[in-house]
Amino acid sequence: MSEKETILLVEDDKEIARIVCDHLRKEGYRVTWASTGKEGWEDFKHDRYDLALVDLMLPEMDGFTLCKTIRLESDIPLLIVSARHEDENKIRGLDLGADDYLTKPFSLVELSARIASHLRRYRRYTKKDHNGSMVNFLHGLSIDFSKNVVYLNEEPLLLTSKEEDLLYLLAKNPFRTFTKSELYEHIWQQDDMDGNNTVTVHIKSLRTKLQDETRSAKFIQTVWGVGYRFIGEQAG
Amino acid sequence: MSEKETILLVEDDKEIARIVCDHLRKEGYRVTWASTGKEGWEDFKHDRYDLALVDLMLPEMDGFTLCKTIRLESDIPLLIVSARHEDENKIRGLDLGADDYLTKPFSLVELSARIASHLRRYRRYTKKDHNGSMVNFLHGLSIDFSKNVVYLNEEPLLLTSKEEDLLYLLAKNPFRTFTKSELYEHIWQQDDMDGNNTVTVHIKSLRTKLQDETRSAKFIQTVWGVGYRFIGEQAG
DNA sequence: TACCAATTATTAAGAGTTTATAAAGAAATC
DNA sequence: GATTTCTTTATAAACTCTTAATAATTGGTA
Repeated sequence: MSEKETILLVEDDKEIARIVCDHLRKEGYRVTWASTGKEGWEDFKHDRYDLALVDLMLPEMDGFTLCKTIRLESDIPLLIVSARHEDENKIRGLDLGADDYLTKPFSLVELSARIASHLRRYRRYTKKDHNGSMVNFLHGLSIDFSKNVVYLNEEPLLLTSKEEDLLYLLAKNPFRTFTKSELYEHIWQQDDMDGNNTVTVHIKSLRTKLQDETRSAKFIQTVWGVGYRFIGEQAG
Repeated sequence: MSEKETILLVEDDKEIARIVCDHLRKEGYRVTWASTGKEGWEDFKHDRYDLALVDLMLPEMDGFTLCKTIRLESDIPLLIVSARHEDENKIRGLDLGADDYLTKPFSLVELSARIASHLRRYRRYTKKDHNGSMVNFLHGLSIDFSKNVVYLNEEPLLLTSKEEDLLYLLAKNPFRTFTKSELYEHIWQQDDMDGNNTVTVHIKSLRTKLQDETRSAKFIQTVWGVGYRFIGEQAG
């Protein structure tokens, strides 16, 4: 592993953030620090991370929401930090998709150990799918999520950023139906899409590029009265 | 998830083993208990497990060796139990391939929470539940009840919500005859369907999509004067 | 066998709603 | 400033479900 592994630290307490950052960098990781949930999400979308360390108490977007949001798009190890030990089991039960749980104060040695062991496991799992990060779907659609390239019948497809956002979110959660509001909220990061049909229009142009006929959807199915979902059979 | 998840418990202390076994079984897991490392390894080779819970201090084959041995052949979550808290970080550093570490005494609530979260992640990685819920019927009909997809000859079938409701209700109770009133009451949530033939029409359109001829029904049979039933032989 | 009444199948049309589409205007990017 | 991308708007099309009218089938009976 020549490339440094990267960690996203989301923590609003500057003092703690500085200490943790310094420590992890000394251990050889590349660390990005975000002080709010929103900032964390921006960072996450902007770069590729191997692990995220998220404080539960965050301004702007709370840790719960951030965890679930990250988990929609990624399988990286997600470590939650909280101030109260009593919450541990409750939070474990919430299915935020978190992989581990730390309570403040935690020792840096313990933090390192846990991070290392999660990264070890993550490598173990991800090494498995050998063909890199290219995922082949049916009907000639392939997506390389890490390189950000979409192929249709071996030909690279040029998508705009919103089209890409939509396709990735849907394709990373095959068969899951998203309401238009969910799509809007996740991708546009705004609360209410009261009545606008922006999502519909982008779905339309995405479908056009995918040559996906509305009447007999190969990829993006309309779930009437609800929303859309990706038919995600994986080709051999 | 119809099938129970299975846990291999390797623990030499009978008393502890009994308590843990009972608890986990109450939680709905299938549990196999092995009292020595060697026995644990035999069990492991003999059956398929979703998770292993291994005590470090074991006769015959120690926990270290067992963990590394299991890890050579499998990626299932591996939880180590040890008597001494001080060893935790040391053991994490050893790269036994363990996924978590518990020190005695541990609470059953904590144990459950950790096991559940490891199994969740394991499912996430292996995407095991991806074809786990698919039921194959005859004549090329398959239904994935959890993901809500119906396939006819490998092709996904687009059903409306009422069609889906009907098919699911019938298919989940193969060979049971439902009167039209029963169907109406169950799906439309209304008491009397006095004379309307709504159900009939929806059955008709469902049959059309299933290419199910009335005269020689492959799937939905008319029981004259009574109602309908699903012919539900399951294909291999 | 032929006929009858009851039951089910089929087809078509209409209401109400949701989604698709196209095109123009606004914003962002180059 | 030109081009691409995004959003808004208006309209068309599609969808689901229901109702209704007619056709076909069934089981029994003469």
